[in-house]
Amino acid sequence: MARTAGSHSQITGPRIRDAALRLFAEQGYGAISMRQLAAEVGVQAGALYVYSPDKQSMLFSLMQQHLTARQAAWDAVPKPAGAVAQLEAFVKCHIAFQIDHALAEQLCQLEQRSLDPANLAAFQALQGQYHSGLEQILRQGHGEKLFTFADPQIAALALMAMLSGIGQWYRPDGKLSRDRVERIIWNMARKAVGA
Amino acid sequence: MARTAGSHSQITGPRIRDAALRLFAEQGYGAISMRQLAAEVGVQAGALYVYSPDKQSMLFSLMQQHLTARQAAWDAVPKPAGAVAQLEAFVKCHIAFQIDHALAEQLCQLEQRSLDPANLAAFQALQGQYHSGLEQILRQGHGEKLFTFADPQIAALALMAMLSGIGQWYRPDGKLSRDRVERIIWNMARKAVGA
DNA sequence: CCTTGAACTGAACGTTTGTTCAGATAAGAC
DNA sequence: GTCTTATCTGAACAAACGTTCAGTTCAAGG
Repeated sequence: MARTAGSHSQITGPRIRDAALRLFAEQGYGAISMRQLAAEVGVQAGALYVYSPDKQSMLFSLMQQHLTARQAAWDAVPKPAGAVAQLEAFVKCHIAFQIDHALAEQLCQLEQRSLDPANLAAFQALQGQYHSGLEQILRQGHGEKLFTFADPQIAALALMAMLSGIGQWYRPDGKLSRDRVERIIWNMARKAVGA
Repeated sequence: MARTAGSHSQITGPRIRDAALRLFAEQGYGAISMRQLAAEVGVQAGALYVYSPDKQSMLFSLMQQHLTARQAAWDAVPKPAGAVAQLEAFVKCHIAFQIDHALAEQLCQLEQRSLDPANLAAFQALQGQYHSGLEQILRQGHGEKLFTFADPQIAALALMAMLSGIGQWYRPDGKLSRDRVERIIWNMARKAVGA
């Protein structure tokens, strides 16, 4: 046997990506073997190397693509006037993306340490760019006395932790809608920064 | 060669625990082999099995001991009157413990998925106990109209995320003292719940 | 219909994995 | 000084790991 019936790179490729994202996020990069991943797709381990040079590249590609898409999503949001409105836009944008791409977010949170040094540096650059977007808003509002926290940097870190923690407990099949979570958390975040 | 000079279970045992905690927390359970762990302690891999029946038991023991100690630390705190004061006590107790046992906290956050089903259940029971301590306080304050959030359960989850996120960015050799972090974060937490 | 190249198999590679164990050595009791 | 027991070594085990590759089969363009 060799090439299977109906096989096509435009089908198999995304299927591998999806399976890798799910398995890596749920069980961990180190806990998933290439053979397990291949079996999930219904293919032999060797076939994975048609689509990716190695396992590490697969992980990094998934993480990089997610951070890039997240940044693009935020960049595409029209920025309202005023730090408070901008913070609201950021929080809601982040929550929406967090919920819609829960697996990728979890992957980015849990598997940083599985990245090669070079890949980790690239990852952190992207993460830093996104993070400084939030910090910028907080710094501006802090200068205008709209917020009451002591340190914009700490506030940004604390806020990000609260927002990114959502993926740990939110379940789409639960009793809370996405909109409701957005409103509840935004309310807490707004009060936390004193606005 | 066999038993080495000066060898003693009261020395080797803790050294293995310390090394396992550090390596598992920093690199991940799956990424650390028994040989690497043994080398860190300066011993052969076989010697590890004098102190632990297997690798999984080592992980669970570390996590269980940490959660138990954390619960004991909170139980030992004298509970002040009033939900707000109790929340302050909880937040500060948690932050202190989080900072003083950063590696173990990180382990408990990142390696839940490396636990066997049976061990995971035991872990979640301990975690749930601690968590419901916080939820209880929030529920009480919510009943007394001291807090303004919509849902005590969501508030508890959001708060815990903010608190546990500290370990991701706090560095003891940084410019922030433990006390200052406690005060800054408590201030944000207090405002977040509307108190 | 034939040809070409993309897609995939199946077996193999050298390492590394967690774990076991007989044997060797030091520590501590008497 | 002798004996016992706790402590650790060093080698071995089967299984699993990531990765490679020659060969086989399907899809599609001419």
